[in-house]
Amino acid sequence: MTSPAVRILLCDDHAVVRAGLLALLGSEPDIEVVGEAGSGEEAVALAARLTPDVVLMDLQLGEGIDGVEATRRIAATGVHVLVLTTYDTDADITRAIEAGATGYLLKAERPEELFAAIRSAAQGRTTLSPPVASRVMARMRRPLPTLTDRERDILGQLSQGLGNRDIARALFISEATVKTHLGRIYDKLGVDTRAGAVAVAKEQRLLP
Amino acid sequence: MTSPAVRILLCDDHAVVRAGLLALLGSEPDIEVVGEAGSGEEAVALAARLTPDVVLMDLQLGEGIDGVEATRRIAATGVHVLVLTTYDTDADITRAIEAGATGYLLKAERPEELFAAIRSAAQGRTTLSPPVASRVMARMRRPLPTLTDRERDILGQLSQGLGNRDIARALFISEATVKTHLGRIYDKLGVDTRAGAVAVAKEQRLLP
DNA sequence: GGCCCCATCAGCCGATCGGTTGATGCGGGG
DNA sequence: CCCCGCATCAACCGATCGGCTGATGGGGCC
Repeated sequence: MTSPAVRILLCDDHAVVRAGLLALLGSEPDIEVVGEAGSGEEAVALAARLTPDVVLMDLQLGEGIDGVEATRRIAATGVHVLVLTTYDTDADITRAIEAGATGYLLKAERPEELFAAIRSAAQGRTTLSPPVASRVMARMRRPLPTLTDRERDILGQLSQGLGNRDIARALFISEATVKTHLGRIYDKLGVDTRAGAVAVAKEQRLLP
Repeated sequence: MTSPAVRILLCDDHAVVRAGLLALLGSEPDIEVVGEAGSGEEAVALAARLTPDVVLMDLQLGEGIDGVEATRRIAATGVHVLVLTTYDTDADITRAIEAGATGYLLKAERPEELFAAIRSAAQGRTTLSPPVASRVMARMRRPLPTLTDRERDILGQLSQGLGNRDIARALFISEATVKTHLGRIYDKLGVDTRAGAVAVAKEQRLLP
C-alpha cells in the first residue's frame, strides 16, 4: 500500500511565494497543500483546525506576530514546523530552533531539497540547508558569544544613537553600569566602538 | 482583433518566487512568460535575445550583479523593466528609478495589482505600489537629504566601526575633513552620534 | 555552602568625539 | 565672471567614550 500524502499548511505574507510553493508542491503526488495563511495568527488558527503534518513557515511576516512566535505556538501543539526563509543569520536560526522548528531551509534552496525536507519533517526528522548546517556546526565548535537580555536592551538603546547617559536614564540604571555592559557587548561582538556594535547588530539581525 | 499577449521575462534568484510568478501569470491569457533568469547576468543576456515587452526584476539577486545594475543595462536597450521587490526604502526606490525602471512594485502587493502593473509597463506607463508612491511624493515635497559620494564613503568606513583617524587614513584625507563630512552626515540623517548614523544607514539600506 | 553567571555600581584617565568658526580650491551653471 | 556645491583642511574646547580595577548582591546548580 502507498502511504497517504503529506498534508501541508503554507504560511507566508507574500501571495507570490504562496503561489510558487503551491505550484511547486502541486507537481509532487505525495504532497498535498491543505491550507494557506498570510499571517502568523492565521497560521496558528489553521494549524489547530487542520492539524497538518508540516507547516511551512516564513520568519518575516509583516503585520502581527512574527514567524518565530507563530512557530512557537504551533510547535507547542505538536505540529511540525519547517522554517522556509530568506536569511541565514545566527540570530534567526537560533530563535527558530529554540522556538521548536523541526528544520530550517533557505528560499534560495533548490526545489528538490525543499521536497526532501518536507518529507523528512513530516516524520519529525530535521533538515537544514547546507549554509544553515554550517553555521550550526560552527556555533557548536566555537560557542559564539550570546548576548544576555540586558545586553540586548543596551544594544537596542545604542542603536537609537543614544549616549551612555541617556541609555542609563532609559533603563533606570547608572552610567557606570551602561559602560560595563557596553564593554562586554564589544567583546562578544568582536568590535571596539559603538558604531561597530550597531553595524554588527543590524547585520546579524540581533534586534527586532 | 485581440492584441498579442504581453511577453514577460522573469528575474529572481529564488526558484520559489519564479514558480509563483509563473503560476500566477499563467492564469492571465494576455500575459505570456517567455523566459526565466536566476541571476542578473542571465537576465541581461536573455533580455537581449528575447526582447520581451517587460522584465520583472528583483533587486536582491545574491551572487553577481545586483538588480539595479541589471535594470540599468536592460533599460538601456529600450526594454521596459518593472521592479518587483521586497523593500520600499528611499534608497532602493531612488536607485531603481534612476537606473531606468518603468515601475516599482512590492512583493506584498496583491496579484491583481501585479497584473495591472505589467500591462501598464508593457505600454511604457509607470506603476508604483501605494507605499512606494507615497514615499516618492513625500520626497518631492521635502527633498530628503541626499548623501554625496564622498559622504557615502565616510559612512561606509564608519559602519565598519572605524575611528576618525582610521577613516582618514583609509580615504587618504585628514582627520579634520572626516569630521567635517561626519557633521554633514549627522545633519542629513537627523542624528547626532556615529552609532545613530550607522543605525540609519543600515535601516535605510544606504550602503551596499 | 560554595560556585558561577548576571546585573549593578564607583572612580580614574587618556583618547576620541562633536560642535564651532573659518578658510582654500575646484568645477559647473547662469 | 560670479555663485554655489563639494571636498579639503586647521585650531580649539568641552563632553563623551573606552579600558581598567575592583566591589556588591541575587539566583541557579551541584
